[in-house]
This record gives sequence, C-alpha cells and structure tokens, in this order.
Amino acid sequence: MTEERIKEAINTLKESGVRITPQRHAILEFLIVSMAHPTADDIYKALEGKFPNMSVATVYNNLRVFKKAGLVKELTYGDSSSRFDFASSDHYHVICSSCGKIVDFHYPGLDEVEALAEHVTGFSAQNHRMEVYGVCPDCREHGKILKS
Amino acid sequence: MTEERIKEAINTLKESGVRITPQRHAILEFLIVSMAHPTADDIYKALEGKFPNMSVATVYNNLRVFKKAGLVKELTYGDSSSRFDFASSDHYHVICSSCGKIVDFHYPGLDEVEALAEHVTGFSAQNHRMEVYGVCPDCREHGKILKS
DNA sequence: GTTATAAATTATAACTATTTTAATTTAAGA
DNA sequence: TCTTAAATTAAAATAGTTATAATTTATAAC
Ligand SMILES: [Mn+2]
Ligand SMILES: [Mn+2]
Ligand SMILES: [Zn+2]
Ligand SMILES: [Zn+2]
Repeated sequence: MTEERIKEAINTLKESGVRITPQRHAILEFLIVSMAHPTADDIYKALEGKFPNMSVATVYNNLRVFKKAGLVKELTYGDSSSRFDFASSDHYHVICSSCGKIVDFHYPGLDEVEALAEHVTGFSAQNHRMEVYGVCPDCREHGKILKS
Repeated sequence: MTEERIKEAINTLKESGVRITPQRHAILEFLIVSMAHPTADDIYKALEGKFPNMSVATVYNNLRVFKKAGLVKELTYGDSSSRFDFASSDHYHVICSSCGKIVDFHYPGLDEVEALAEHVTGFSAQNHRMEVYGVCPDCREHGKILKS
C-alpha cells in the first residue's frame, strides 16, 4: 500500500507537469515509507548513500515542489528546522517537549473555533493550526530531562 | 493602567533578582504600550532613537529574560522571525495570510482536545498551541494579493 | 534511437535571524 | 563611595534556507 501511495503521488506530479527524476522519486519514497516527520537534513542524510552527489538545494527545491502539489505539508517550529509530513489525511500532532517526538492524532475538527474567530475579529477564516505539547511515554518512564 | 502593568512587570522582575536597566525598562514598556506583536527587530528599531548604541543582542537577551519570567510569550512562525507578545491573559491569535496582521481572540479552552490526545497517544499533555489563519477585513475590502 | 530544449541538479555563495564571545560598563547592595 | 556580579556592546559565528550560474538530464518531437 505504500507502493500504491508512491505511484499515486508520482502520478499527481506527472499530471501537473513535474518531471520525475531519481532524486525526486527517492525523496518522495522516503517521506512515504519512513512515515516520520523528517527535516530536510534528515532526508538529505538518509539518501546520501544512494545519491552521494545530491545537493541540499535539491531536497529543499523538491520539498517545495511537493508542497505546491499538495503532497507534503511543512511543520514549522520555533527554534529548529522545519519538518515535512506526507499529506495523507488531515490530522493533528502531539509533540514531546522532552525528546521532540511527533505523533499523529485525529480529532473531529475545530470549525467552531474558526467560526468564533470570524465572528469576533471580522476575519474570514481559511484554516487553523493546532498542536498539543506534552511528554511521551518513553520520556516519562525513563525520566529524561526536559528541554529548557 | 498600562502604567500599572509596567510597574507590576518591573516588580516581577525585581523579585526574581533581575536588574532593571534603562534598556530593559524601555523594551518592556514598548511591549506593553504598543499592544502589538513586534519582532525583535521592530523593538530594536523603535528604540534606536532613545538608545542609539543598543545592541540587537540586548533585545534578544532581554526578551529571553522576560520569557523566563513569564512576562512575555514568543510566537514562532514558519519563514519569518519570531514575534513577542506581552503575556497578559491567555488568548489565541488570528493571523491574516495576506498582510500578516495578528489579532487576539479569546476562546474557552481546548482541554478536550488535550484529553483526547493524551488518551490516544499515551502522552501527558502540558499545553497546546492554536491559531486561526484567514483574511483580515482590510485585505478583503482592498483586495490585496495573497501571499504565495 | 536521436535530437532539442526546458527543467532539474549541483556546487557554491549569499542571506537572515539569532546566538556567542570577549571587552567594557553599570545597577544595586554593602 | 566602593565593589562586583550582571548587563551591555560590537563583532564574529552559527545554522537553516535560498539564490546563482554552470552542467546535466527527462521528456517529447522527430
Ligand atoms: Mn503527521
Ligand atoms: Mn496576543
Ligand atoms: Zn519524548
Ligand atoms: Zn490583512
């Protein structure tokens, strides 16, 4: 089924006139197969075995291409670097404030909050961002030190 | 009442052993009086008349001090620089995706979402982040172009 | 299968927000 | 007033990301 997802994604790209290069294929595949939320550098490092000459710019460029095609979402945090999420279905994230682990979770939707925001501020709401911060089971059990 | 707030904030700092310097006072005052969500550079520029020799490092250092004292919250976004919010009462933000304007709004709380996240992921939730994106009345009326 | 060409990749330099460093100045208590 | 730890300054360093220009390549037309 990840196979299927990859094919599907490749087709989406082809249909919007994006050329399929080996690098592009590999980055996309990594995003889908790893099922993680890697940074651009994670991807770069993961693929340097297969593509010893690949440039970081290629990773960034392609992530931008995938974003524009709606295949990938960028998750931005304060200090560190962006993380990238293959856009399967809409979901939210819980983030461990100790180790940084990111876990998906589903929740009906916060349409009501958007509606209230519209009503109170006069804005027309388009979308929202929400994430929960906490401590993951691992960190709780092994008593890891919290990030300052 | 902003006067009162400034005094209160200064006292909070004094009580935690933080020295009150003219720069510190000015940065804090600007945050409270402007009632905006300025970047470090906004603050730096706003105060360069009064403090021609102030270093950007001073702005950043003090914002960190204020954060640690719980007086200020840092709002981080994807591409651009952090914004800083004097921490009066808890509130959420609506952000214009066209001009970047940030407007406060109050909403009861998303405890339920935190609870569900805990239940589903095994994390212990500490807090959350939520913001609504949309188009502000000004941008809607004057038909400004959306940021890509 | 060749060829043409626009698009993609690469290597490197540039950029920007933020932090670090080390020297100098200063707030505040004795 | 004196003392000293803490704060400020100026400058350099850092890190993530983007821009540039030369080279390579995916794709479609032939
Ligand atoms: Mn996810
Ligand atoms: Mn606010
Ligand atoms: Zn953890
Ligand atoms: Zn606007």
